[in-house]
Amino acid sequence: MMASDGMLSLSWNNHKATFCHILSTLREKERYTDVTLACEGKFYPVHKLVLSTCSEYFEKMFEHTPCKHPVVVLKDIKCADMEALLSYMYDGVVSVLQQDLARLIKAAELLQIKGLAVPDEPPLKELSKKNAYPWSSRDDRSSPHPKRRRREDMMTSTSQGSSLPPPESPPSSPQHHQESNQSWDHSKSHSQDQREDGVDQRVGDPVEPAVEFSSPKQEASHNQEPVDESLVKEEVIEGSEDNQGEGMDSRIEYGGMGGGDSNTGGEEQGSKFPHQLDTKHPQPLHEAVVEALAGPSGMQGWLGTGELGGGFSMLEGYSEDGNQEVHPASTGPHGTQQSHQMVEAYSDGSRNIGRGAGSKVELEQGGTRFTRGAASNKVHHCPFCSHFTARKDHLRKHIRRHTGEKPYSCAHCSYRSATKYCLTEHMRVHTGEKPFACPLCPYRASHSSTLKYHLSKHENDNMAVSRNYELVRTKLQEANVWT
DNA sequence: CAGCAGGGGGCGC
DNA sequence: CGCCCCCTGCTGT
Repeated sequence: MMASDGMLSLSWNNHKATFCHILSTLREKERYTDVTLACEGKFYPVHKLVLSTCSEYFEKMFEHTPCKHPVVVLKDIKCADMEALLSYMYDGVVSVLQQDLARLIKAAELLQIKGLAVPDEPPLKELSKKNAYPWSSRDDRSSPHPKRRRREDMMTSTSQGSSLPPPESPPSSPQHHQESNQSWDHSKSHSQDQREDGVDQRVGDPVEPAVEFSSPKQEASHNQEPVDESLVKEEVIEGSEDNQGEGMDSRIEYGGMGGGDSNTGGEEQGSKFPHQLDTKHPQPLHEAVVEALAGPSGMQGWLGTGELGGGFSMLEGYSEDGNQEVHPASTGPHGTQQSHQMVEAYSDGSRNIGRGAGSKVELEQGGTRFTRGAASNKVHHCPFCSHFTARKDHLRKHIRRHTGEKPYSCAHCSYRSATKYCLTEHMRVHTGEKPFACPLCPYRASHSSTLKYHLSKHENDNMAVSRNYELVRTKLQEANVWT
C-alpha cells in the first residue's frame, strides 16, 4: 500500500489468483456463461469476456454478434485442444504433451489466442515502456514466439498429415491476423443481410491455417484445401448459394467430425458420439442445442416474424425463452474464411423446404396438429435451419444432419450413417439381402422404394393387360364369341 | 440402386 | 418422453 498526496493505493495481493480462480469456478458451474463453444459434438459454455480477453478474434466475433448467447461451432478443433485452450484462457496455464503441442498451437493460432499464437500485448500503459514484441523481452511463460511456433507447427502439419499439402501460404503473423479481422469486417458489411438471415455462423475450418481466412479472395479459390470436404461444401454455400436464390437452397454440412465420408479420424469420433461425455461439460451438441433452442415458445416467435418464406431468416434473434440463440451475426462473412465459425446461415435444402418447414407450416396454419406433439402442443425448432417438428426426438435426429454426427459405422467399409436404419439399409449392399419381394414376380429389392417402383411397372403392365383384355373382349363380343 | 431425411407407431421408463 | 424400428419419398449416380 502506498500513499501519495493523501491518496491511498489499496492493493489486493491475491487479486489475480482469486480472479482467475473465480473465473474458473464460474466456468465449471457454467454460471454467467454467455457463449457456447461447440466442437466434436461437445458443448463448452464459457464467457465472452474471457474469450474476448484472450483472443482478438473472439472479440471481433462477439463485437459483431448481437445475440445474447451465440453458439460457436468450432470445426476440426479437437475437443482436447479446446479444453486445453480453455484451461489456458481461464487459468493462464495448461499442461500439454509435447507431441500435442503443435496441434494445440495450431488451434491457438486459428483462434488467435493471445500468448499462444499472437503476441500477448501488454496493456497500453506498459506498451510504451516495454518492447512492442513482448516475447522478445519477457520471460512470460505464456507468450511463446509466434513465429517460431508457426514454423514448428507447419513442419508438423506437413510431416504428420500426408493429406495436408504444403502450405503455400505465408505464415500467419499477428499482422496477418489483423488483416484477417479487417477483411472480415469489411466483407461483413456486404454480407450482413445474409448473416442476419442465418442461424448459424460458420467459422472457417480451423484445420486451415490463418491464410484460409485472411483475404476474401481466398474464399473462392479454395487454395490448399486438403481433405476436408466439408470445408468445400461450406465455401460453396457461403460464397454463392446464399447470394443467389433466396438462399433457400444453400446447404451447409456441418462439422469436420462426420461431414464427409470421413474415413479418417472421423471414425473414432463418430463411434463414440452417442454417449460421448466431456469431462467438464458433457453435453452432446445436438442435445444441448435442442434443449437450448427448441421449445414451446419458438413457434410463435418464428411464425410471428412472417418471414418463413425467407427460410432461415426467422431464426435470427431466435431465442428460446431467452436462453440461447444461435445467431448468424458477424462472424465469417461469406467467403471470408474464418478460423472457425459461428454457425452459419444454414438454409435448408430443397428437401427440407418442401417436406419440412413448408409442409409443416401448412399443417400448423391449417390447424392440424402432430399426433405426438399435440399433447404438449410443443414445436421444436432446429437451431440451424428452418426445420421444425413436434417431436423432440425427431429434431435430435435432424440436428445430426447439421452436426455431421454419424454414430453408426459400417463394419465392412467406411460408410457411416446418422441413423441405424440407414446403416441397416446400407448393410444390404454387403450382404446382398433383398428383403422386399415382389408379390407378382420373383423380383426382390433391397429397398422399399425400389420395390415400389417395380410394382408401379406391374401396375402399368396390368393396365396394359387390362386394356388388351378390354380390346380382346370387345373384339370377341363383336365376333359374338365372347360369352 | 444406394443413400438420405422426415415422419409415424410401438414400447418401456 | 426418449428410443427404436420402420415406412415413405426424394435425390444422385
